[in-house]
Amino acid sequence: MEVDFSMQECLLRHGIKPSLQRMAILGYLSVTRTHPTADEVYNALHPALPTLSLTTVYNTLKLYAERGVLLLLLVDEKNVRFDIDTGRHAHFQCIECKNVYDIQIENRDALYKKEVDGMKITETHLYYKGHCKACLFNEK
Amino acid sequence: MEVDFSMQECLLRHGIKPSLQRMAILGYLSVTRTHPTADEVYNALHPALPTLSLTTVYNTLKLYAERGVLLLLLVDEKNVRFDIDTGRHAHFQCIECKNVYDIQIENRDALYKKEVDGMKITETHLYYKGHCKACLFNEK
DNA sequence: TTTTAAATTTGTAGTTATTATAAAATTGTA
DNA sequence: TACAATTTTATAATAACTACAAATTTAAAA
Repeated sequence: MEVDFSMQECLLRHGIKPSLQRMAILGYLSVTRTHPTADEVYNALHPALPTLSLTTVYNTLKLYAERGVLLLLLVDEKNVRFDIDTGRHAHFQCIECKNVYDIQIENRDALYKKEVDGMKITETHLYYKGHCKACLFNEK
Repeated sequence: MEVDFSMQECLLRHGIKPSLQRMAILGYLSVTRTHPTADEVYNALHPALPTLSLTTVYNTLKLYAERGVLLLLLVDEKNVRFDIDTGRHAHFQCIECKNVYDIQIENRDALYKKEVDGMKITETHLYYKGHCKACLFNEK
């Protein structure tokens, strides 16, 4: 079986022991750029990894968020979603199909500040909501 | 008993019949600028309005959001919060005390776009997270 | 290798925020 | 007053997530 050393190293760099389950979850997030929910991660991996439990998925995603391996997205009012791309970018969620898309930010430095009004900023989230291309097209 | 006509008119303008409960909820949101959760609204009004039900609070807040009377805030991963100020501004949530503060946005027009990548934008949310003044002070 | 300890995973059972539903109460109107 | 429409309410259900403790796996020591 092949092992992706870059993923292993990614976890080790964040102080996380790379178990089978953790690698599988990271692997899924790396190839899937749909900003999945915990449930979606579980459903995607469960067939190939039948022993995997939903609890492990939640625990692992929480651990990854704490260690900075990924970002929590709060754009969806129903579920937390996860983004393995920790670079500075925004998100758009279609209010019809619920899909989440990456959006580039024009002047990042103006947006990603260190502090405001004496408060120390550790996270910046920019979300847009509306109607995606596909849904706009289908309505016509 | 006094009646605040401006609040009545606000609801009528949004096509909402101003019932006792609806006025009470709107009144609370108008004076309370803490971006409360549905539960907080209920707990605040329940003593003075013992017949009020949590369901009504949820229904009313949902109605207000649909009609544009208020905005949903997704900054708190646990609950949806509500903001009666529909003007264009950002929010900061302290990850320690969980309080939510209003933040002014510098160049609004650059942020609040009509569309991106062919997608039609109807809402823009800018959230910051970190440590508020009070919590920073207490740590020292 | 065997033993032991530590870490991880798992299933189950909770908790909590929110929604669905239908009966009861209220309001507006003929 | 009678009737219909709307609103509110209580209850029950749902769904996302967490707590917990047992079982398993991994790592380290003997």
